[in-house]
Amino acid sequence: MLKKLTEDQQAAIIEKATCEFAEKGYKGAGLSGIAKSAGVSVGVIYKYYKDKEELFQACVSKSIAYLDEVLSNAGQEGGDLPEMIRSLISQTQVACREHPEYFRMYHQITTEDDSEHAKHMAAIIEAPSAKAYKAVLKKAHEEGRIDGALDSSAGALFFDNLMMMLHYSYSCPYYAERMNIYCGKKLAGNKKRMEDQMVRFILNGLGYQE
Amino acid sequence: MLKKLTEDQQAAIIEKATCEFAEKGYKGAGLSGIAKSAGVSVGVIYKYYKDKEELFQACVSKSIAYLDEVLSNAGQEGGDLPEMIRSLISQTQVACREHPEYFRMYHQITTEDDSEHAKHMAAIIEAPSAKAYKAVLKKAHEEGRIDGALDSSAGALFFDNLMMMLHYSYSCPYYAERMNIYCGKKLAGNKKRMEDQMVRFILNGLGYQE
Amino acid sequence: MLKKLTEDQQAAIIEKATCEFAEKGYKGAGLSGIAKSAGVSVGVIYKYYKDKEELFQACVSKSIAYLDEVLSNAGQEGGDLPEMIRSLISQTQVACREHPEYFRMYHQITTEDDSEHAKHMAAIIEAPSAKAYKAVLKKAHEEGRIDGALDSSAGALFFDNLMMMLHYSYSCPYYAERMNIYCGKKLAGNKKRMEDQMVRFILNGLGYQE
Amino acid sequence: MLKKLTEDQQAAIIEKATCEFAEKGYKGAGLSGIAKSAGVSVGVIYKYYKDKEELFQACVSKSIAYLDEVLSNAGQEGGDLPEMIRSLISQTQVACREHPEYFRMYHQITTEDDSEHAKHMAAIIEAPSAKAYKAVLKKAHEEGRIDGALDSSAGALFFDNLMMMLHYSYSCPYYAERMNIYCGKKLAGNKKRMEDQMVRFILNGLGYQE
DNA sequence: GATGAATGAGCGTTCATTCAT
DNA sequence: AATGAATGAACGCTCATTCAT
Repeated sequence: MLKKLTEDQQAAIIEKATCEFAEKGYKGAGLSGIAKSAGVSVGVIYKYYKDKEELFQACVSKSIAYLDEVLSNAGQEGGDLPEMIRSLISQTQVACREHPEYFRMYHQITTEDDSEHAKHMAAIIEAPSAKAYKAVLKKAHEEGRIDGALDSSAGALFFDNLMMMLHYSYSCPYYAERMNIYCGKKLAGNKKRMEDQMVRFILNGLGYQE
Repeated sequence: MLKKLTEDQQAAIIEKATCEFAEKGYKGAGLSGIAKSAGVSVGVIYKYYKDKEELFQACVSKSIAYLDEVLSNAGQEGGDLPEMIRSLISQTQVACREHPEYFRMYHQITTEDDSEHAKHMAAIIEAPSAKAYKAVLKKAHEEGRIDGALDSSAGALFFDNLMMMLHYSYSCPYYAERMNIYCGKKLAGNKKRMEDQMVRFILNGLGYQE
Repeated sequence: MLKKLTEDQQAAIIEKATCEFAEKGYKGAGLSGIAKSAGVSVGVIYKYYKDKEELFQACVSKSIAYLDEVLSNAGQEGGDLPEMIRSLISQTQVACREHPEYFRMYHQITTEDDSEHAKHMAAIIEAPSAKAYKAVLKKAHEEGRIDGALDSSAGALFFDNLMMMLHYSYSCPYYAERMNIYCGKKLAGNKKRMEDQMVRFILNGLGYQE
Repeated sequence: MLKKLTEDQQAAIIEKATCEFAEKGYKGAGLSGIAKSAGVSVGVIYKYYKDKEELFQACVSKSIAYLDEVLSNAGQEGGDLPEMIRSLISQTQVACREHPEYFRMYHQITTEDDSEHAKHMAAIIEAPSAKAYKAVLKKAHEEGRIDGALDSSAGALFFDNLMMMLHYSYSCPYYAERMNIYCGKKLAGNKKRMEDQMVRFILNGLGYQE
């Protein structure tokens, strides 16, 4: 079995496609542009992916796998809730720098208008972290470490909301500027301080007690 | 037929275009569909707007004006911080139900990939509420009512982040499903309880003291 | 209602499309080629016809209408069977000269491989003449004017077979040459003599008695 | 010719290609499908045939050879004209059932639009049977057994026309349906009766006298 | 000015052909 | 010499934009 498309080229297809989807959305992305920037012919993409949709799904899967890895790395470091949150935030910052396109693509996905498709995507993308966050918070809840009046699933949602906005702030131009507007370049650009602030806000929000 | 477009017709263009853009995204929206549902010809749209992009921007401006109005109404009701937050949240929920298209438009804007353009949009859209929120929090900060270790501008950002995610959850299919995944339909569908939970989380987060 | 496409241009679309389908078959025909040779843009064809298939059907309908007219003109001239046959043959010769593309397209249709579609086309194209021929022959049969041992529907089929081959011989290059090979250019080119020969063969074949 | 492909494989290419061309037409047939069903690679086909067109021509030649064989077998059985005709028809029916693809290939050739090429093909394909039929009829003519007013070459053409339509009716879906439309499924499906009817029509047509 | 039919570049996709292995 | 993955021109079709009316 011979292969003229090297693994690098195959990876380039996904990478460049992800960037294109992230930049222009699903409809706006063009196969010929993707092929060109990946340095391959249009036709060969169809050897690896049935159609545009399947290529898109492959990009999504790749990015989800990456995010899952980042999240599980952060989760496995053990420690108490504050440490876990701190770890999630700092790893997120790294991930956003390494692969901003993943988060931009993710943001594009959330603009999906087809309700059924949107549900499907949400289930794939959100369910794993929802489950993890809810479990952690439920435990802390039962241990009486967080505000008893706060539903742990709502708490998980608010926590994820803040995480998600952080992702966007580090990957999407609009949200990056928004962070600048709110915090000024000095604070916004100081990742360590932003991390501290966010950890504090979240722990406060959950009513966390050591 | 030689007559000028009435103001109603002009408004209809923006209104219908906003719905189309919100529903199908920038690329997915079609000028002929917009013209048809607005009851005008395709050609006349080009008399008022240079191209699709400019029409989109006009819709964006209209949406932003609406959102500003909602927010400033909510803000002007006076009262202390908890009341203001509660008011903002509940007004937002009403607005999201009445005009989800405006919030979806806002969401569309944030996908802008061109950095300069994104900055420009962010400056226009975010600055007013950033200023307002920061002022309120700064005052509370100075009065010692909120966590002294929390930068008031970061606090304003986190607060706005949570607000924004709430908007999305009530207007975009993806985020609606996401809220279901996190909280279950029962809690997610109970707006009053979600409001309570969010107010609590935010006040906690800010370390608010009466 | 304004029209930039004149009736001539609309007719040109059908005419050139018919030629293209006749020349290259359904699959081989290209919309851009048709548009170009008709002097219109590709897009406008889709204003008049939903898709390639519908354009093709319009071409078929046009040619069937023409053939029906030719056949009914020939049929209405009255007279006995020999006269009718003679009339059909000579009118066919004229029709083949005026619109060879109709017959070539018709020949292309018969290569259709999709069984259901082929049935559909056959029903549309063949049924009218089948009915007419069978009626005439049945009457002649009942009057004892044609060979009693010959089923009138089989007789109609054989008659139509010969007619169809005559159409092809006057419109398709292959069949034209075939006629030359069989009869020589002198006889093949002498339409009057070919007509005489064919009338004689058919009347003989049916066992016609005055 | 140096070759690694076995003769079986080479034959398979032609056989499978013929089926594909017959089934889907020239444009519709796909090289990769042919290669796959013949159990060879796409590339090797281009070692034996310059391009798709040349492969098609090779299939045509093979088909023609088969048809010639069938016809000459039928012709060589000797006997008088009625027997010869009956033999040709019944052998044709068998051949059409066994290898409808050959007849469909023949039908495909006749759609050739390029005049010079069409002439060339007609000369190759039609000349032998034309010569044979004309010779037989000329003899019968001279013996006074057939209608003196009928030119024997025209008679041969009409005879071949009827034969050809019979081939089509037994191998091409369109013509099969056409026969049903004319004769009904009962008669059309009864090969023996159709044979009788056709023999009768032809002998009548030629004015044959024993 | 308002109209909407016409335009044509560009889309996703296919497949005859090539060529590195 | 055989392979089959890669190529890229060409397809049917769409839709933002133009312009004759």
